[in-house]
Amino acid sequence: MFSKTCEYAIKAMIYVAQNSTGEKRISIKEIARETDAPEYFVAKIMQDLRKRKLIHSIKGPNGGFYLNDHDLKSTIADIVIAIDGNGIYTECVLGLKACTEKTPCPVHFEFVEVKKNLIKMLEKNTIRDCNEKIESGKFFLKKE
Amino acid sequence: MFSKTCEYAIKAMIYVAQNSTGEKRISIKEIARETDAPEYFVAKIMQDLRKRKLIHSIKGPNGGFYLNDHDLKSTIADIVIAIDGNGIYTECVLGLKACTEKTPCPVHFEFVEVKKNLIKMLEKNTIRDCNEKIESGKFFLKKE
DNA sequence: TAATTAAAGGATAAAAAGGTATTAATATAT
DNA sequence: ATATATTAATACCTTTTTATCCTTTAATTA
Repeated sequence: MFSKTCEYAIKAMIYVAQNSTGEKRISIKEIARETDAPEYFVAKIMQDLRKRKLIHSIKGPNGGFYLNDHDLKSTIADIVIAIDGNGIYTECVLGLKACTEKTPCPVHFEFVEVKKNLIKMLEKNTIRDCNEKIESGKFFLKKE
Repeated sequence: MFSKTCEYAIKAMIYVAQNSTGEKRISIKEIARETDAPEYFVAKIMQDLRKRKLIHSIKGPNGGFYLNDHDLKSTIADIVIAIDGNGIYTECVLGLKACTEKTPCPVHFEFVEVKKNLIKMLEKNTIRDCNEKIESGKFFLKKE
């Protein structure tokens, strides 16, 4: 569904949100370890997220990544778009450029429904929401 | 959503179904041209589909690909599984192996609903269905 | 049976995604 | 000021996906 890069990004965002309370910031090492992702690869992804202003960081001792209040309002859709692009919004399942409401592919309308639900879910869930769910103890970000 | 290979495979299956009426079989060249896919790549994909018994072929002059009555009953899900595997059925959006009903990730239940709809659509639509839709003149497999 | 046609199969190459290592820059504590 | 911890930036490597080419095999037909 999403790229590996995108999966790592979402998990990293949620993990940081959950653990960087107050003054505490989260290191790449910790993110990688706790989200079960390759360290150096995560480092690269975090830079990307930072450039796109989805997350913030501070260098040096006690540095690391954190989310400010605004960042916590990012939705999963925001992350997916930042990493994988907006294909979910625009592309036909069969990859047909000419597939539209007027000239639909055989599965166009059914697929539009599926995508609508998917997008709704992606846009509804903010990082803060995920955070709260995990804090409730009923949801997890477990690796294995 | 699906791999390029898978998109080509679905388009090829539908195109052959639609055009190999009676004794007529469809060549790789024609499939590639009409579905806007790279010829030699399509050739590989067709071999794959054939090995998995989703399509049939005959060599030599007037040879090519065709679908028998049974083949026409293949669903889009069958093609997706043959080419991309059954990840749609089994994998968590965040790639978490431990994500289950008992230990769900923050978006598990919402995503299960989305996947259920997607799978329903994939399993409902047979190649014959797609074929009939296109013949009705209201649906298309247009390239551009 | 020779010539022709079309798929099958194997080998390779180009591009994209995924992953690693190294060095530079920066902030903090002492 | 200096040592140190930590991200930033960059360059490189590996694997997977996508795409191409060439040779072989099978079927048809003249």
